[in-house]
Amino acid sequence: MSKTNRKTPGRPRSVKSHQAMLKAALELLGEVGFEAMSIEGISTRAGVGKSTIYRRYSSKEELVADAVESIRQDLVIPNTGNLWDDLDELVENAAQITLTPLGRQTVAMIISSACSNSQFARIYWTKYLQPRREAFAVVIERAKTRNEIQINLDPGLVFDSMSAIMLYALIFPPTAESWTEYVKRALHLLLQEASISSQSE
Amino acid sequence: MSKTNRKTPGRPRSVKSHQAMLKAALELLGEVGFEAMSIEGISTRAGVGKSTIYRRYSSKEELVADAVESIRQDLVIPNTGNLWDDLDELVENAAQITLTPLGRQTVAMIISSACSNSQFARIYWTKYLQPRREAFAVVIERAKTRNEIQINLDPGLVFDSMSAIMLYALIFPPTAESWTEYVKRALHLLLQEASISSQSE
DNA sequence: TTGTTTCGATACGACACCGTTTCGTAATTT
DNA sequence: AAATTACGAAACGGTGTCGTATCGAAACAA
Repeated sequence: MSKTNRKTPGRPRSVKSHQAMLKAALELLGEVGFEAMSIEGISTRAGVGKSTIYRRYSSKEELVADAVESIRQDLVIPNTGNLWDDLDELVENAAQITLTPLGRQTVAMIISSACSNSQFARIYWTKYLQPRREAFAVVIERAKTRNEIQINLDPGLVFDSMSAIMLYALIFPPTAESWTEYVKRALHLLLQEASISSQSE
Repeated sequence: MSKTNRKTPGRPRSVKSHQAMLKAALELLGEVGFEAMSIEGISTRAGVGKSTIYRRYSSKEELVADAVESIRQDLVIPNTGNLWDDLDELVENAAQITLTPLGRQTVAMIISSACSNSQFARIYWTKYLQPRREAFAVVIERAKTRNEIQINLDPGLVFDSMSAIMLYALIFPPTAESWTEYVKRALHLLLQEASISSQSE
């Protein structure tokens, strides 16, 4: 589309510079947060000219939105044959993504801008949460066909509750146990009675 | 201690100015967020000299921490005689506090600084969440004595889950229903099977 | 009254970042 | 080769905030 197509006459835009600025933006987002980061800082760290950034993006919001959007996680739908093992995998996977400075700052940025500017929240929702919400629904449906949980359970609400407790534990880390342990315990609370025959615990 | 005690020779520090700067700080926190607000802006809005602020606080963090700490909410423990009515009251009360620009920005500030500087998170926890967590425990205990729910239910975990879904719904507002409706629905999911004899719905 | 401290106001130099522009060079098409 | 576009670097004027210092007035204790 851009490399092969012979539409543009002059020098093509550097893919390397583009990646460098996205990378620098994500790094700085994780280190200092959205408000504190500057175009100049991104430019310096990326080793690209400030004008090169301004040629592509007209604002910090645009750049950061694109940077956040650029990190696409490979989404895997666990299928161990057992609901709780599936959930364990999902929690572990979420922990790896969320329990990072970048994850924290991304969430902070979303919340901070949630009232005035919802573009970050929308991107996070559509690019990250939405696919996982659907993957979660698949896991729940499989558990239903295996007769592990009640069929009237709303997968969306359960997913939201699970995401919520993950976020909460990210902000207020549990002291007596690990993040994943805490999240799993909350998940048990959510599903313990919804499970048809509790096989353990 | 400060007014009555005849320790200080000179002019006493103005209580009025102090309250004014705290008020202005909270207003600006809600309007523009922590990073974007400045000492100069607080000084101007409060109608106090910049030096008056610097005489009391050596950084924006100190000032805002004190300001956030200064807002004490009158906490009421509902006691309607029915668990779900008690919970309704709690949710409504939380909605009034949380669904404000100040509430959002406070949370955003906490998350943003959670990794490097946890003082905001600690203040929010001890001043806001902790008392409500204990009040919630009282409500749950009463419900247990009324034989409304299982006695082995962990009130703390339920409260955390409830707070979590409130926070989540604050960031990603439900589209099909209101914030409070959504939160209550999640609360039902949490407790529906833990209730001993579901009296309705 | 005298001494001390705080008050609001204002000015200060310093610094960081803004968004734009210019420059000479590099890359690619025609 | 010529035309065109992008590159990194640097400089531009402008803005906003920083933290400090100074000022005369005000408030209080002794």
